Amino acid sequence: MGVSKEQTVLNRQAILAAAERLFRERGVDGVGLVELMKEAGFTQGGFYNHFESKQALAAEVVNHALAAAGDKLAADLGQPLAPGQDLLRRQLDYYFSSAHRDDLASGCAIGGMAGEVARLNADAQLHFAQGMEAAFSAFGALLAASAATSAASSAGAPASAPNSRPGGRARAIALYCEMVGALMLSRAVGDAVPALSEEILRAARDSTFAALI
Amino acid sequence: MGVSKEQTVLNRQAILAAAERLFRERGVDGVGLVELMKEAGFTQGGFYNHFESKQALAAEVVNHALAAAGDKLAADLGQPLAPGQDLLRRQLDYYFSSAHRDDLASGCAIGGMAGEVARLNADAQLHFAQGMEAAFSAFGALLAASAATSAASSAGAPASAPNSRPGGRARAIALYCEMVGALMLSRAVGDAVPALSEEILRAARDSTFAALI
DNA sequence: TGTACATCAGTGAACGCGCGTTCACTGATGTAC
DNA sequence: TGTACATCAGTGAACGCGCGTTCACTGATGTAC
Repeated sequence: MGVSKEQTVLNRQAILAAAERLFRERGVDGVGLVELMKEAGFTQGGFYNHFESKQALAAEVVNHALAAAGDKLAADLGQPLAPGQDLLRRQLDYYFSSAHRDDLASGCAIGGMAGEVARLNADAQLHFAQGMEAAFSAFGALLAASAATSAASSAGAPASAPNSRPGGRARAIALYCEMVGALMLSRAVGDAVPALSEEILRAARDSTFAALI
Repeated sequence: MGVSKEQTVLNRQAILAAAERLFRERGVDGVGLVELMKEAGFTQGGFYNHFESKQALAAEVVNHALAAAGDKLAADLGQPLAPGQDLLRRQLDYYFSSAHRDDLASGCAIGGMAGEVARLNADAQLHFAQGMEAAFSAFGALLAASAATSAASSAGAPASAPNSRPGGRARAIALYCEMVGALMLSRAVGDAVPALSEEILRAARDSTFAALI
């Protein structure tokens, strides 16, 4: 058809975006390239002008999704907080919400892709690992900032209260595991047993908030 | 071929067992019925003598795997503990081990199937939910038993220490989320980034054990 | 600036293949008498 | 207990279909002069 270089880049991004949405909703094996390309606005033949194979696309989708999530969180962290706002608790409220559970296409990329990535190629796993590293750092920073705020507002409590938070990174990882597990278990039964799905989110949310005190 | 009724039942179980192994290793969409039946020791045509469809088999696999796991845990709980043994800590040690992470085919059925079940039919989700209910009960009982043991051995600490354990079920759910999340995230990068995979298991293990004190 | 032409993204038909499922057939099982 | 026959689990070829991938072709883009 003849397409400008700028348009080519945009078209590639459109394919990536459609793939991310469809792969997250139905799994990599659950979506064919004909449907995928149609969803992006093209016919199937053009796919191989942009990607070497479906596997390669899947790896790029993981890379793109996790990088985007990291950028977004970093931007949120960079913003000065309005007084009275608590970024950590706001993020957690969203994470454990049914809206997030039902938003397969664009919720947390780590929770949304953890089940798939174990079966994707090494490239995809590497991108996923890099995304996790970024998430653990950002989440650790969020925890530290929140702890500093709490400490400042409370009456000079000692920095290391008994039974309180261990090293930032390990703590961030453990909490993230709880968040991801709750998201995946609530999604596993979200359609058929909504009451249990909600209970899981609530229990994990309460436990996480209690751990912040 | 002509097959006795007893053998028919055994053959059906063989198909279920092969399906559970293969589905957990590669996903329902990642395994064809020809390979599946061959793995069970048969040719493809016989499949429909036992199951209505591949979807129906997947639902039965979920049912069978979770019921089996529940039975096993119940049996473990029923056994009187030898003195000095701590069933809870032993189970947790296994759960967060790399052996368990690498045993896709027969580890924790809830963690191993959570990613798939969200995309299976309502029947599968119902079975999965029932399995989770059983797991939460059993795990809650384990937590309670462990707490009683600890309390008995410590110097008459009050039953509800500040910041201590909330309601058994909610606590069991929250801890289970952390376990499942750690298992899935460690599996997601187990092949490509083993160091991170191990770190996730260690962080979640330490956090879980710390929460038991 | 205008013209000639190479590039290459997009099209859509076609490739072979493996998928889930169906079917006619086989023959030991297990029941009726 | 022995014989005749219906049942039905297992076989393996065949069905249509959608899959990932390839390919010859189109024509606007963008470069060379």
